[in-house]
Amino acid sequence: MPHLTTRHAPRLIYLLTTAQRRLEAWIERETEGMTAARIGLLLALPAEGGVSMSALARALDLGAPALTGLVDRMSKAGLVRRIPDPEDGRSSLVELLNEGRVQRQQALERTRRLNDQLCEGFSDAEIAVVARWLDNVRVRYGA
Amino acid sequence: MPHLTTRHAPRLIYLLTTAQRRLEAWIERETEGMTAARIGLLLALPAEGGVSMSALARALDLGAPALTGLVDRMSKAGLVRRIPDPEDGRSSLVELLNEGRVQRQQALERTRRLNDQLCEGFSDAEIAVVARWLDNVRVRYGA
DNA sequence: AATAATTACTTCATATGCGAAATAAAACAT
DNA sequence: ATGTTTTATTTCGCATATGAAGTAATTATT
Repeated sequence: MPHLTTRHAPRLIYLLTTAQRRLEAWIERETEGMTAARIGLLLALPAEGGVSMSALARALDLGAPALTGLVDRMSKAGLVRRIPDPEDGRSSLVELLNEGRVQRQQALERTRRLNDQLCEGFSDAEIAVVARWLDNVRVRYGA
Repeated sequence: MPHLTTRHAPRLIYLLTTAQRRLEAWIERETEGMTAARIGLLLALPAEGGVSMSALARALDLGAPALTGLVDRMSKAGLVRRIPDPEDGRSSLVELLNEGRVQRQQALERTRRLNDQLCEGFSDAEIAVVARWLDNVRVRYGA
């Protein structure tokens, strides 16, 4: 069996991919009807007022088409709605509906808990290394 | 703006998700026609001989439907083919075609380089922490 | 040997994401 | 003011993944 690694390095690509996929699937199994992407959008929205699609795409690190689809699905689910941007005719703003506000609150708590869980078994210094590594990948391989 | 973290912990869920997505997209931009998933399958196959779908699914940490689709697409692309398993009528084996062998060799080299790149700027001890954290997520949130 | 349970895949419906191209409104330049 | 360029968003085609349900072949049970 050929080695995929050099310098005794672990298979980071595999580990990164599978960790992400499993965590996302776990979130969706746990939450019954909610998904990681939807939670991301709920948490990126303020309780009151709207945010433009482009600002959301930037905040969530998504391309414009991905956001269009996500907002479409969440609108159909009654969590958010689009309103026209009074300042700019090209832009639309996304805002929470009541059901979205309820879900947002739950998501906020669950997300805090999950994030803490992800630190368990690791020192603050170790978590800082993990965060630095992930951010490095993000920046280095960003579009 | 509400805080999403406790104990000064970075937003690990966001970092994990975006790092994975950007790395995957980068691989696909770099390779012209190849994708991260296809590379994974190519590297999971031996130069000669077949491997069962279930063994591949295990090796790649994919569900059976995902593998079915991946092998379908790669068969259509002329990289691999299915052959019936002589030992078990339910099972089929996947094996490389010539074009797949060529691609596999390139993928092997590129993957080694990328994996090394992912270590740059981090000590071996730090990479070990990252690997342990990722594997921990994998195991803890596995199905 | 006949039935039941398990295992290996596939099919289907759905969510998520990307890149390329289309559309429409705003900003800029001449 | 008018033509050009940029920006905001959507649409389209495709790849990838999940879970649920279906099919076929093997194994286990009685």
